[in-house]
Order: sequence, then structure tokens, then C-alpha cells
Amino acid sequence: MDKTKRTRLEAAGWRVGDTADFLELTPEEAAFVELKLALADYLRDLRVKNGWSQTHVARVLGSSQSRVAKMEAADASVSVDLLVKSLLALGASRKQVGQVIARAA
Amino acid sequence: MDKTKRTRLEAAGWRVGDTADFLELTPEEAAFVELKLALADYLRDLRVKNGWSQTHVARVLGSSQSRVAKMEAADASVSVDLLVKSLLALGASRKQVGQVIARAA
DNA sequence: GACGCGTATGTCGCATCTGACATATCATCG
DNA sequence: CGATGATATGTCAGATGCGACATACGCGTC
Repeated sequence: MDKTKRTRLEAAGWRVGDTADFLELTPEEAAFVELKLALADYLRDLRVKNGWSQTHVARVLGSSQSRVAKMEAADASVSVDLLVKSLLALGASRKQVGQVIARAA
Repeated sequence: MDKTKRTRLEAAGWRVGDTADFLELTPEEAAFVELKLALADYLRDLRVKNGWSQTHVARVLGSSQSRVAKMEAADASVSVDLLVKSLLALGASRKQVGQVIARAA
């Protein structure tokens, strides 16, 4: 596994080495986490591409800068619900969201 | 608007005619609800196609029959998180989930 | 160095979601 | 007509997610 990805997974709150051995996710769990990471990356792309700060995005979404940071980090405390709602609120289409999710890992 | 769809939206807990006037959703809200309905429909298709009962699916998911019923109804009390996790757990691929979401309304 | 700006991380009170249970509805079969 | 199985609806206590705040880190500019 890619070291960067592993770090991100840990950051996302997924017990990596909880029991001193290595990442052990069922295929569904893995697919779910990757799906979430993909949405998080897309959110960051969208924001950066438009030259927005996290604070600005937070205002648009009616949220806070810290939550936007956590969204982009795919933190364990953010749901797919929040990511999807946020992307739609920032102008992404349902179709685009679907494509981001469908894109093979 | 299609009468059936309106009924489903009401069932899903979306204030339809709350103030005696008609459904008033921002475009993002509408897209989000439709996205949720699409996932719910797909869950039902997947279950019926395989000849599973809601009770059986509930056992597989580690949940209850009532929650499966609510998922298929896109009840306001079920999140996209739960729908996506359930679909993946029932064997749908990340790609399939994405396609369901991307499919234009 | 000190400031400003953007981002990251930890925590908390409150709101929402979840599984479970009870119960209702509705077929189908004897 | 029971009786059985599948699905729907309402409720609740406990779990999880949310916005907000504080604070820390990095990086330019002065």
C-alpha cells in the first residue's frame, strides 16, 4: 500500500495497527473509505480551482473552517452525507458527484 | 410534478406544503433528495432481484427489518452514508453506486 | 521578530441517525 | 375464517455527526 494513502487512512480515523498488526478492512469498508477519500479530494480540487479559502467555503456552506478542513482530510467525523451536500452546494452536479464516486480506485 | 414522486418526497420527510404552499427546495436540496431516492430504489432492485426479504438483508447488514424498509422508502431518518454502506455490503461495486448517482434525473 | 492569512487539530454541547422493538397492514394458503 | 410471512410505521435510548471555538502550525511580508 502507498505510504501516503496509509497516512491518510490513519488520519481518517481508521484503526491502522490497532492490534499492532496491519490494516484489516473488509472489502466493503475499504471501498467505502476510498469513496469518501475521492469525494474529499474532489472537494479540495473544486475549492482550489476556484481560488477559494476554506473560510470562504465554510461561509457559503453555513459551516466552519475547521469542518471544511476535516472534510478535505476525509476525517472520521465527516459523513458522506456532508461531503455530497457540500459538493452540490458548491455547484457540482449530481452527475459529477456520481462520476467521482464511480471512478475506479 | 409526478404525483407518485411527490408522495415519496412527503414520505421522506420533506416538508411539502408545510406552509400550505408548495414544495420549495433549493436546487441542491432537490438534487440531494433525488440522489437519495435513486440509491433507495437501487437497494430495493438489488434485494428483489436476488429474491431476498427485508429481514434477510437486515441480518446481512447487522440491522433490522424496519430500518431496511425505511432505507427503501428513503425515509428522512436514513442517511446517504447508510445507503451507500448497505449497497456495498450487499455486493454492489463502488462503480455501480457511482453510476446510480450519476444517472440524470 | 511580529503580524496577517490560510490550514490543521482537538474538544464540546447539541442535533440527528441508528438498531431495536412493538405494532399495523396486507397478501397467500390452508 | 385463522395463521403465516413480508413489508410498513412509530417510538426510544444510545451512538454518531455537526457547527463552533480555541489553538497550533506554516509561510509570506513588513
